[in-house]
Amino acid sequence: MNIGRAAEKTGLSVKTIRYYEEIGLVDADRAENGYRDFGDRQITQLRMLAQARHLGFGLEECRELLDLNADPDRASRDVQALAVRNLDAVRWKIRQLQDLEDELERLIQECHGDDAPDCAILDGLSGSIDHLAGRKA
Amino acid sequence: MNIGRAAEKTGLSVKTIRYYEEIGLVDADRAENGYRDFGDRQITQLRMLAQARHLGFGLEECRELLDLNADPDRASRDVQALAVRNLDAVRWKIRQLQDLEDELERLIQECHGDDAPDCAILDGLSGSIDHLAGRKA
DNA sequence: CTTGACCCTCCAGTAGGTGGAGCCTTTATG
DNA sequence: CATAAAGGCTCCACCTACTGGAGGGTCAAG
Repeated sequence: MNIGRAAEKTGLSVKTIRYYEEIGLVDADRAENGYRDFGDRQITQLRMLAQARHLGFGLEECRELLDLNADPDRASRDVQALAVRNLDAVRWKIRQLQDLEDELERLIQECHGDDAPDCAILDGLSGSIDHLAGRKA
Repeated sequence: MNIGRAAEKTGLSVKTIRYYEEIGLVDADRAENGYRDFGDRQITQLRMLAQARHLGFGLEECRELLDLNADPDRASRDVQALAVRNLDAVRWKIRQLQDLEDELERLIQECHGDDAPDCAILDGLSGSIDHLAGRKA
């Protein structure tokens, strides 16, 4: 199966698949004309990559997942641990973003949003950075 | 004020400040020895950059914010609109991450997490990509 | 036999910085 | 006064995870 078909089957772009091969995440055979040739095993790997990326796993974590998948002696515990690590990271990002959300909402509400130049948002932004620097100033 | 002191005062790193100057977000005077010299105006700009970045604004949005801040004839409406755009982006990211969270939680729960190799997570990852490709396969 | 769809490699660029090499200047200490 | 540490400077490379494009080869259809 050549790369275009592999892209269709996995939802990845042609460029992305070539990139994954370049960094050694998948291996591809080559046809006589130099075209990449993907078999069922590789298609499965690419599918896993697409899904894992979709779930927020980094490429190195994807590599670990592929390794675990290829290892018949794996313990599902190890896979689970990897997923939990990722879940923790996702939750942490969510909390961070929710903090931003709250602060932005507050500033937006305080700003009149009219023709006048006075603006609580700009005031807030140019203010102190106590919460960052531990009120040194 | 030289760059190290400016970094202390703004919470940005020395490297970051140099980078912001390089891309034209702030301007810095130069002392005779070639050292950058930051005045009160620049410190305020750097503070705004630190705060705005902290709130999730991209660098180009930060540039717009600085421009608005420098313009005495600005309308606070415009600043608010910029902030609302950013808030929308933040909310969208949160929703995306919450979807990931749900899916990860589900997979993690389905995985036994023991010594055996059978793993619902790996099964899930190597499965179809119907939700991505619109169930073509 | 040509056209268009694929495929190839290699180079550059994205955001938002970080790290390091190699060098110069300032400041503190003996 | 000498020296060493601390800080400054520029320039280059690297990070993630790709994406876009140039310039060229290959394949299937009409």
